[in-house]
Amino acid sequence: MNNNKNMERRVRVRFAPSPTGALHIGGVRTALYNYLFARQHGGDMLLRIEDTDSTRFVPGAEEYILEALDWLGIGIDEGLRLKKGTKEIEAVGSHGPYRQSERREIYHQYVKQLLDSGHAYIAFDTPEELDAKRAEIPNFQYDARTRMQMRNSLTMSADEVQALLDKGEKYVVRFKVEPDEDVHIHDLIRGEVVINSNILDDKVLYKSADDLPTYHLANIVDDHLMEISHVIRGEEWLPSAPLHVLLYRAFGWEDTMPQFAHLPLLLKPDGNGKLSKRDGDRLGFPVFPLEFHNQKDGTVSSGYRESGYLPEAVINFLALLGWHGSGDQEMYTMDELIKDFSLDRVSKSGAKFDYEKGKWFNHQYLQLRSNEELAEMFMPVLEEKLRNNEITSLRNNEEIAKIIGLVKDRVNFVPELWEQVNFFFVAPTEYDEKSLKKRWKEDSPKHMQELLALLETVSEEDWHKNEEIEKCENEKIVHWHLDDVVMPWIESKEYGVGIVMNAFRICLVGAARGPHIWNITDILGKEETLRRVRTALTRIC
RNA sequence: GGUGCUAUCGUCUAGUGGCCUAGGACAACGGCCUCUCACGCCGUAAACCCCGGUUCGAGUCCGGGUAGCACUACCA
Repeated sequence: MNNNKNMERRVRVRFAPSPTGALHIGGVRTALYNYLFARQHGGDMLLRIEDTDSTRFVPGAEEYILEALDWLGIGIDEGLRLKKGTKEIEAVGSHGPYRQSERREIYHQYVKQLLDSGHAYIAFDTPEELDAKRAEIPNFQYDARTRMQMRNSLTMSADEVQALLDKGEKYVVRFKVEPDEDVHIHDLIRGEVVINSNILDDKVLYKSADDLPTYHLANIVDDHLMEISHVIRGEEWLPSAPLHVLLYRAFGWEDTMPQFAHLPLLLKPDGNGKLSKRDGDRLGFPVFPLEFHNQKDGTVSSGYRESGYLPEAVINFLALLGWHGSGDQEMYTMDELIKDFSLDRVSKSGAKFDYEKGKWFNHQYLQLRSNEELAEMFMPVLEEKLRNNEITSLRNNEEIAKIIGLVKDRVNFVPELWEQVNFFFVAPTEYDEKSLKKRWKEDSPKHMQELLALLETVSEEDWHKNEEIEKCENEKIVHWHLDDVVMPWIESKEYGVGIVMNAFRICLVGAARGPHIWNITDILGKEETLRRVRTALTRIC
């Protein structure tokens, strides 16, 4: 009926969080899908703050939300956003203000319109009275069947109502839902959904206590005024969608009503139910994009950014939780997502949060970053770790990048790099028992003595000498001069390469792990290498 | 309780009536590579919730069960 109209409309979507704390990862995904949809259609992505519950406001939450989206590269075209390269909030666009708490005057007008047209009424029932009713009547619902038993402008005379208003009595405005009407919603993901208006209650649209509307009213008024074409939000909103349709109708805006798409929920990795902050704490992974210090309750929540996640990994991971591309592709850049995204490829069922796959994505994207970039990211971790250690050698950025290049393929996160590289910075003070048991043989001290003598003879220049050889197609292998020194000796003595090299490795690393041995000696240098062997000789056995 | 949504390997999912002896990815397991630990590569195992119906033919359509989830506030 109004499909043609909607087709021609400019695509305008919004992400409309409420500033009640850190932005949940599910909310991030909703924002992402909105963003992808807007970009793909050359439309606008708006950000509006839904702060109509003055009691739940948390200071800093708004800044947090904007910073999180900024970190992830989810750009905002209109509404509230961070000024480029700063943490300063700016409002852009001609449909403002974009905070609902700043739109009071606007809502007054529309509340009045509904009141005047008979679609809404004033109710004076106190919370206590409502509780009493709920206790009295099982499954009490404020609706066509019960509203005539309540204290409202439908049951009182105009004079009575006016008198209470004049007295400053607290009141709310309720939407008058007509009973027994089938409301049809065409959901872009789920298709036709029909809900009977009997199950809807007379929702509160406005409360005089804080002179603010509730979500439902503000949402419809704002989406209309801001010319939103598509509402893409979580599945938890599906049950109230018919109420929203009824509101559009009551206002006479049905022709330009946005199209709805209700996204599947993000579920706990184990068991059932919505993913919550508790699950993250319990299972040891973040549920929020950035670390958040809640000023209201003093809690600190961990974030993906602080845990070492790369934003592109978080985006890729989230995109695939509830959506699947047209092919078998798993790795997507933001641009590729924009190209391939489609609401009809969004799944209908909830997605369990698969944290393991998130790690894998981060591993993949970590490999794509340059050693220099990783070195820079790793620096703070390194400084922190070295603070409490006796420093054997401080190294420059170039060298750190080189070290990282040797080990990056074995980590998922930047902070994990430390476990892989610590021995480059700090000489081993103890030797891993398991490694010793397996790799340190009776003859090892003798082998190490001989090796020491042999390595003494190598010049400082030859120590670092190596050349790249083409092994086969595209596969290069590095050949080290030290190999030519050590291998003939092992062979001539018939010692066994594994026995000697592993013992050597334990001396340098403290355990049977790490990159290729000549890479280690190269970075450690002759002097330090020999020192570590001597130290090991005095400490082991 | 009521209403709605959903239902393919352990997990994310492909599948829009014959291309399905059900495909990919993560995780698991095994092997290869190797001086070690990893990475990587190769391989193995692993699923259509149940019952009816429609049809020559159903994972795919319909009905009924069952289960899970969401909603059911002067929260969003």
